[in-house]
Amino acid sequence: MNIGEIAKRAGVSRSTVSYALSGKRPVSAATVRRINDVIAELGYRPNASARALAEGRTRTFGLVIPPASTRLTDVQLEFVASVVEAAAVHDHDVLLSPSGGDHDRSFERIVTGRRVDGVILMEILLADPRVDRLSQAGLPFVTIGHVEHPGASWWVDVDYAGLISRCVRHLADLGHQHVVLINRSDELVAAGYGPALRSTAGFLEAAGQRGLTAHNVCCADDPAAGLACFEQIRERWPGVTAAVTINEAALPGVQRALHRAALDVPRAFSLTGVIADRLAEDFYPPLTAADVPARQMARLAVDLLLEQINDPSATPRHALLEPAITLRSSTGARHG
Amino acid sequence: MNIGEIAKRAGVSRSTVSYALSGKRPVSAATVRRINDVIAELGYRPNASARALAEGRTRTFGLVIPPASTRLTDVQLEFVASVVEAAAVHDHDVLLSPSGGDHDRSFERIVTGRRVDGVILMEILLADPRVDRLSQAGLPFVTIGHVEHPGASWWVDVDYAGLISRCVRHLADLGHQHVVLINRSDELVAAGYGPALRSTAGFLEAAGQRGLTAHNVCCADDPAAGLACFEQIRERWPGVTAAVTINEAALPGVQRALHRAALDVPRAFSLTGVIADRLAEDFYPPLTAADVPARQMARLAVDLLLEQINDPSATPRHALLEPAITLRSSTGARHG
DNA sequence: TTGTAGGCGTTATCAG
DNA sequence: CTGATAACGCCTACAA
Repeated sequence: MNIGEIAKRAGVSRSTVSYALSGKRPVSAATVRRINDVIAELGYRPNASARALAEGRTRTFGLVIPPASTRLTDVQLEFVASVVEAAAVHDHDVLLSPSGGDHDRSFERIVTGRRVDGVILMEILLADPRVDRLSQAGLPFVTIGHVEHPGASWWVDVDYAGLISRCVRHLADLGHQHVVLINRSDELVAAGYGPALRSTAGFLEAAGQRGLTAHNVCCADDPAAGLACFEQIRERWPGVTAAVTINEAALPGVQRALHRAALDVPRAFSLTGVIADRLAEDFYPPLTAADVPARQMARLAVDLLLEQINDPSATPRHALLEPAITLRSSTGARHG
Repeated sequence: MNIGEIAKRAGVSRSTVSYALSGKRPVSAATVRRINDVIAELGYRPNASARALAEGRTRTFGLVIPPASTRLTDVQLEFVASVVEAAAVHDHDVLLSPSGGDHDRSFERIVTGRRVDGVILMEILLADPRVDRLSQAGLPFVTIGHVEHPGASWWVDVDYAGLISRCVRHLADLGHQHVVLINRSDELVAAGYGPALRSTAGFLEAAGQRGLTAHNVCCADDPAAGLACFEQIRERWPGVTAAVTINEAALPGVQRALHRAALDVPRAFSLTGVIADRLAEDFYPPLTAADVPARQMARLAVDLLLEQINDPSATPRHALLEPAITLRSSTGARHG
């Protein structure tokens, strides 16, 4: 079932059918009706590959996600779903590529096979080979997170440094003097993972300004590590009365540790950080936190990508989001 | 950069380049070398759309996931990642389509635009319009889960009825006499969601055989509902000493309810069910449960799909997996 | 072992 | 307003 068949049955030329469909040149109302009738009857839909070949665009985005071995966090997951949704709004499809390094086959297929019009890159590192690969290939792309020296590039990110600073100041205002940052894993920090490093910077800076005693602790991305990490913190620094975190995956373990130590939150201990709202709300008690606006970021990323695709010479834009900190019930005045 | 350019620089015809790449006809070693050198130098990769158009196959699968509004569970997520990974092994890409009903645009684009060679359909209902749509379109597909009367179709599923039965018998062996099934949401049951219905059937049957008092309770897919649900159960049926569940999303709430009621697991209460292994292990205490083998299911689904694509007249096959129940620490003899 | 040429299904240019 | 016709880049008979 191709456009020629439709043309034949409607008694017009193929180009007329094409134009009737795209509206790129006027077609008489009567002809359009006839064509539409035939199309409806035969259930015709243009062949995407042929169209892509002729148009030079695939109407498809590539979305590079962390490899399957890495457990996706809640925000990441929501982000993926939201990207697909946002793309669908613009009648675009999304091709998934789970890849870490740049020698990945599926990544290469996407970059170089002209299967996509642009790429959204999740979870980038401060120095990321994939970013270089993409700019070298001349393929439009938007990163979630930004490299160390973004220069002129397209990205959307959350201001981890700023948000963590605000969390610390919030705790300082409540009288806390000894605080800790439960960070992402050692490996991520070593690899140069922006959010982890920027959170550390914001944490130490704000703590310094307010004269707090502060410790930055890395914690693997799973509940067991969260539990162990929290217990170590309590042991090493018994005076700590509040924690800030960006490690969502560790939260269930932190919850268990709090229970086990019979620490009442927020009376005996305060907890806050940058956390997906759903997780913040599922915590007990609900966490005062900066909710990562995953849906909004996804929409923004798609918009930026489309802008770039439609006008390759456009000046690169970016967005550094600083969502509000939602006050819930996990932070309170220091009593310890 | 196209095949013609390579041919020119290598001093051969385009077909020779094509054959050198595909290996579908012998090419002299010297020529192959020359061609490969040029390709390496220019970084050429064939245009996927052109190839798809010529070959009549896209080397791409469609993966239909629940819409973004529905929160993806842990198993579902792992499944998505695993499908992409399994597809990559066969040099295939995966196009995502988040859709519930069958009037979905992205679903239609995939089905009818010949963008994919086949489709993997997650989370199907006992009577699912998308299944009809796909078979009508003549597009190869594999469902995760099976419709009410699968007849001759391709699917892979977990034997929920059998597994839940085994859980119940396990509890009966431990002396429990009053058990409850914490099921998925009302809406899913009403919509005809197979796992929920089959779990109910297996639960009631096994309970009947062993003469247990049994209740089937629906619970929305989130922690808050899990908490409320568990407390209602305790209130309505104080004699219940054990629960079986397939509702992963509700688990954190159940955990909280257990804590709140100061119920020691497994001394005072036993809990088991069909649960992703990671979640089972993150529970406190770790759950005795039938681990859903998401990775294996993904690999199987991809294999079945490829088999079907490569031989459209192949006899439909399916796989009903019955993973072992892993004994962890959440079930014990009844003391209540 | 290699080259020529037609076709895959669209879009877009150029005439009418 | 509408029809021919040439791309788009690759694959694959058919010839040599």
